[in-house]
Amino acid sequence: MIARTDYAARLLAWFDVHGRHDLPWQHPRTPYRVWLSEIMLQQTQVRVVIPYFERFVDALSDVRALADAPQDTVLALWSGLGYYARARNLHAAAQRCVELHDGDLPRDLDALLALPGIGRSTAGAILSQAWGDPFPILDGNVKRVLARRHAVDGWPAQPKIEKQLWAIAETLLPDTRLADYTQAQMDFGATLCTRHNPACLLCPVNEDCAAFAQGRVDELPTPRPTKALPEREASLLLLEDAKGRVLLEKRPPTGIWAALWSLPQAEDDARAVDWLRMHAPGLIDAVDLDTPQRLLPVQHGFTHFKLRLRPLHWSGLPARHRVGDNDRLRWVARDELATLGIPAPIRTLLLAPRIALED
DNA sequence: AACTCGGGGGA
DNA sequence: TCCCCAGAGTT
Repeated sequence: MIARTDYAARLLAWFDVHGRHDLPWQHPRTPYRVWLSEIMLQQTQVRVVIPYFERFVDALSDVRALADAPQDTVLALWSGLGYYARARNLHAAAQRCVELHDGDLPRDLDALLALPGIGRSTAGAILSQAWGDPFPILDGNVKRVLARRHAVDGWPAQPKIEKQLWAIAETLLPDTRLADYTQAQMDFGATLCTRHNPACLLCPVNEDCAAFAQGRVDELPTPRPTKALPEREASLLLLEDAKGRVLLEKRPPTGIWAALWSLPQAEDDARAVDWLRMHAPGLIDAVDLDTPQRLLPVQHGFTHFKLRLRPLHWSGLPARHRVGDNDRLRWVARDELATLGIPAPIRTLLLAPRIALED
């Protein structure tokens, strides 16, 4: 068995040559930028994150700017990344940093864990990368690398397995170059010890890998147990006035697409018309309620179910008419869409609506 | 321990 | 298509 420091040393030597040294959050590598990148990178790949990261730090360049920003601005900058609770937690955490930590991120594990959106792995990534403190991480890359290196059977998200992997990660932690070590593990997992077709023959630590020795690299880590996804349906109301403005509704603060702006939604077409009668009695004379343009359904997949949205399009509504009587409903011009947090499939629908073919 | 939260990209 | 990806919060 290769010694602990030898493992880190080999990984770091590999990192110096083959690692990624030009990621935007590495220059400069401030706590705020490291934190923001780590939150964005939860469940999201580097290639996708980079343009969002650059746009975000350009608009909100430090903790105080983030704390002072309206929630709609933060969600607009996040729009398209998904997992919007990350953005809401990030925003709330920034405000707490202003209240409790003088506008800085705390250099303390428990204080970081107390902030919304920061768990053990993200806290470890922040402490090691921003300050070089000796804390391990356990993201998807590290789980895969360690499950192979130690031939750990079982789905890594399973609590029992995850506990084993944390223990292994602790034992491998080096004494120096903690920031580089953290980055090295992620680069190693992302580019060499990949899920499919890992480059084992080029691997700097292959002689110490149990899965490699046993010829089980392809079957580790154990994949997530599969199960069929349920399917849900709903109708969308796409109301458009003569000037091309569309009516958006702010979604409730919890659940799917929480606090984002979307189209009014109903269980089915009949209830969609009911909604229209309820919220816009004055429109009954202005439009033919029963003959909206039927648009191509929007198919969207979530982790736990599939959603099929059938949009009904009423256009040319009187511009003077005002639907609704609270700030959850809002007529929005096309060029205002970029300033709001809008779910990706809804944004696509608004920018490129497609008429349903006759069936 | 099980469930809840999006979206994109690769095989 | 299916699966995965720099996870965390809630129940």
